[in-house]
Amino acid sequence: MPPIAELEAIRKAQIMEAALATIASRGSANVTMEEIAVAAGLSKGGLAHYYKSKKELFLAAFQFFFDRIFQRSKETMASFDDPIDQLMSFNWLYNLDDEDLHIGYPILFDAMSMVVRDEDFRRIFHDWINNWVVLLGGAIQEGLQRGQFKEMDVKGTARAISGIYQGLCTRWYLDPEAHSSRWAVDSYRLAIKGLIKPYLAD
Amino acid sequence: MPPIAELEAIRKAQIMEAALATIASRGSANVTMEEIAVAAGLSKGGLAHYYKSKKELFLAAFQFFFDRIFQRSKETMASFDDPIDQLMSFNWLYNLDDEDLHIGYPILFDAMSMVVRDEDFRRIFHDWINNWVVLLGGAIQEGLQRGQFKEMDVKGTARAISGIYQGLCTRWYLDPEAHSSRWAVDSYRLAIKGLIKPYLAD
Amino acid sequence: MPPIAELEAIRKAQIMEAALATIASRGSANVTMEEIAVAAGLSKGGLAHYYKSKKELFLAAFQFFFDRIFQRSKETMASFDDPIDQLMSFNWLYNLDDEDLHIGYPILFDAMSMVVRDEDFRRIFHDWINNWVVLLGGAIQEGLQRGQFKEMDVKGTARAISGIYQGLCTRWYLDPEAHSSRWAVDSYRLAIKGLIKPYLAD
Amino acid sequence: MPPIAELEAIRKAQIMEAALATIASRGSANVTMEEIAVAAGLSKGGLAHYYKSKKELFLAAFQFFFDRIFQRSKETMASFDDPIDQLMSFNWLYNLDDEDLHIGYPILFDAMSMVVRDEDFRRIFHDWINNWVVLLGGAIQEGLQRGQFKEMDVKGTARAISGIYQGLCTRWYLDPEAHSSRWAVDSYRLAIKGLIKPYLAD
DNA sequence: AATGAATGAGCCTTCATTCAT
DNA sequence: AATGAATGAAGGCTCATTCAT
Repeated sequence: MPPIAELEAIRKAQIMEAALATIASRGSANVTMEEIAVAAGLSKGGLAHYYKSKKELFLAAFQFFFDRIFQRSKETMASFDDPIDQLMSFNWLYNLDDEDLHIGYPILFDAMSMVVRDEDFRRIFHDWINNWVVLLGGAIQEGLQRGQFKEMDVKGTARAISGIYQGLCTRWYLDPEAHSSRWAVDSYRLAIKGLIKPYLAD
Repeated sequence: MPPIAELEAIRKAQIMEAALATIASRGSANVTMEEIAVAAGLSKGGLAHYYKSKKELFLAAFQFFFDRIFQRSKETMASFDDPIDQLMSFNWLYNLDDEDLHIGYPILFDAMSMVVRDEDFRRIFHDWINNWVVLLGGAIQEGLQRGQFKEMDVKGTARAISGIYQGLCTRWYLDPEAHSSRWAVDSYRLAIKGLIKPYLAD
Repeated sequence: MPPIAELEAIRKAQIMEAALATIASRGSANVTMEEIAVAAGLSKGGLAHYYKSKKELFLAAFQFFFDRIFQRSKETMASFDDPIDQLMSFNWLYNLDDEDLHIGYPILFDAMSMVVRDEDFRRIFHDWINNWVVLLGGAIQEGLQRGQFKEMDVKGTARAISGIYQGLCTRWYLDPEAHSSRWAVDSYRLAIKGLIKPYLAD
Repeated sequence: MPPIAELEAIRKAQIMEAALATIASRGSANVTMEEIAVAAGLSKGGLAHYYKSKKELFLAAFQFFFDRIFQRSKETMASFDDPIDQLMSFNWLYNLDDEDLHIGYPILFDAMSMVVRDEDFRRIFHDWINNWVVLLGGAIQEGLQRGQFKEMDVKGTARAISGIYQGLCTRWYLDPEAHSSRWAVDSYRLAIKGLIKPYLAD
C-alpha cells in the first residue's frame, strides 16, 4: 500500500472519531464542520479534502459508529455458547464508563431524527437494524435447534428483541437516576423470556 | 383590550399546531421561525409576539404534544376495565393514518436529541415519562389487587412497559415495511406477559 | 383650557421625562420606543399617539432638556450681581448628585452625534448654543459697561466661554476620578481670566 | 500560509479605514457591518473573519483613530522648540480640508456616547486622554524648567488644556459658520495664557 | 385616549462551501 | 495534502410603525 493511501486511511479514522465525539457532545444540529476539523487535528479545508459535504461526513460517521458497535456486540455474543446467554450478552452496553455509549446514544437519537426525513440515513439505519436481526436471529435459531425455545417467527422475534433492547437502553441512558442498569437488565430478561417462550406462559 | 378575550389562547394553539407540523416534517434542526409563523398564519414578528425565542417555542410545542398524546392514551386506557386490556390499549397508536403519529415520532426523536444536551428539554421529557409511569402503574396496581398479576415492582415494571412500548413503536414507525403493526402488537403482548407474570415462566 | 388639552400637556411632560431618562441610561442608539413608553406609564401605542416617530420624539426631548438646563442656568446667573460672579455661576453644574447632569451629559453626547449628521438636530443645537451666547454675552457686556473688563469681542468671548465650559465639564463627567470638580472650577476660572482680561497678562 | 505574510495587517488596515469613514458619515448607530465590509472591499463574511463582532470592530477602529490623531499631534508638537509654540501647535487641526477631521469629530462624539455606557470604550478613551496629558505635560514641564511659566499643577493644567482644546474644536466643527478657526485659535491662546501664567493676572 | 396585536424590513452573526496558494 | 481567506446565503431576533378595536 502506498503511503498516500495509508495517510488517507489514518486521516479518515481521525476524522471519524472526531466527528462522533463532537456530534455526540454538541448535537448534529449544532456542531460545525470547523469544530470537527479541529477535533480531528485538521483545518476546515483539510477536512473538506476528505469529506466533500457535511452530509457525506455524517453518513460516514454514523455508518462508522454503527459498524463499531455492531462488531463489539457480535464479538461479545460470540464469547458465549448458550443461546440464552448470547441474547443476554448485550449487557456490556449498560456501562456509563464505556465511552462508546456516551457517543452512541446521542448519535443514535440524532440518527433517528434524520432517518425519518432522509432516505440516505434511512438506508444505513435499516441496514444496521437488519444486521442485528441476523445476529440475534442466529442465536434464536441455535436455541430452536437445541430445543431450548419453542417454535416462533425467528426474524420477528429478533426484531422485537432488538427494539425492546433499544427502548430500555434509551430510558436508562436518558434518565439513569430513575432507571438503574439493574432495572434495565432485569426488564430485558423478563421481556425476552416472554418472547422466546411464548406458549409456556399460557 | 383584545377583541376576543381568548385571542392569546387561540393564537398559541394555532402556533403549537403549526410548530408541531413543521418541526415534524422538516426537523427541528432545519425548521425556521418563519416557516412556523407562516404555517400558523402569522408573520415572523407576529410569532415573536407570542414566543420570545426558538427554544421557548420548542419547549412549549414539545410540552403541548406530550400532553396531548398522554391525554389521548389516558382516555383510551380508561375505556377498558381489565388491567391487561388497559396495558394493551395503546395499540391505537399503531395507525399510520393517525396524524398525531406522523407528528409524534419525528417530534420524539428530535426531543430526545435535545434531552441529551439540554436541561430544560430534559425536564419536560422526564415529567412526561413519569406521567406514563404513574398511568401504567395504576393499571398494574389494579391487576395486583385483582390477583391477576404476581407480586412485582410496580414502578419498575411500568417503566419497563413504557420503554419497551416506545422501542417497538420506534422500529415500526421507522421501517413499517419490515415491521408490521401486527408484529408490534404481538411483540408487545409477549414482552408484557414476560414482565407481569415473571415467575410463571420458570 | 379644556381638560383634553391639559391631559395632553401632562402626558407629553411624562413622556419627555421618560424619554430623557431612558435615552440617558440606555443610549439613543439602543433605547426602544417601548422602553420609553413604559417609563412614561404608557403603552407603545399610547406613545405613538403623542409622538408620531422616534425622531420627532427625540427632537422634542432634546429641545425639552436644552430648555430646562438653560432656564436653570439663567436663573442661577440672575441671582448674582457681579458679572464675574455671573460668569462663574455655572458651577452648580459640577454636582454629580444633581439628576439633570446624569441625564444631561449622555444626552449631550448623543445629541452631538446626531447634530453632525442631521439638519433638524443641528438646528435645535445651534439655537441652544446661541441662547448661551446671548446669556453670557449679557454678563460680559455688563462687565464692560462697569469697566471691569477690557474691550473685547463680546460674542466671540461668550462663545469661547461656553465652549471651554463644555470641554471641561465633559472631561470631568467622563472621568471624575481623574478630574475633580475642584479642578474643573479652577481651570474654568483661570481660562476665563485669560479671556476677559487678555491684555493684562501681556 | 498566506500568499502575503502581511495579509492580515493589510486587511485590517483596510477595514479600519473603511470603518472610520463609514462610521463617521453614517453614525455608529446606523452603520451596518455590511456597509463597512463593502467599503473595505470585502463581503460580510470576509469582515467577520477579521473582526468577530461589531463591538470588537468599533473598539479597534476607535483605538486606531485615537492612535493616529495622537501620533500626528505628537509629531507636529515635536517640530517646535518653544513650549508655548508646542502648546499652540495643535492648530493644524483647524483645517476642514484635512480628512482626519471629518472623520475625527463624528467619531469622537460617537465614542463619547459609548464611553458613558460601556466600560471597554471608557478604557480606551481614558487611555487616550492620558496620553494627551503626558504629551502636554511634557511641554509644560519644559516651560517650567526654562522659567517661562510660573509654578503650577502640571498634570491638572495639561488636563485643562486638553479639555479646553476639545471644547473649542467641537464648537468650531459643529458650526463653522458661527465659529471661525481664527476665533478658535485666539480663544485657545487666551485661555491657555490664563492657565499657564495664573498669578500674573492678579 | 389608549392598547397591544401584527407586520415586515433590517441587522448581526453563523457557517457550509469554494478556491488560490 | 493542507491551509485559511473569502463568499454569500440564511436564520434568529429586534423594533419602529401601523391599525383595528
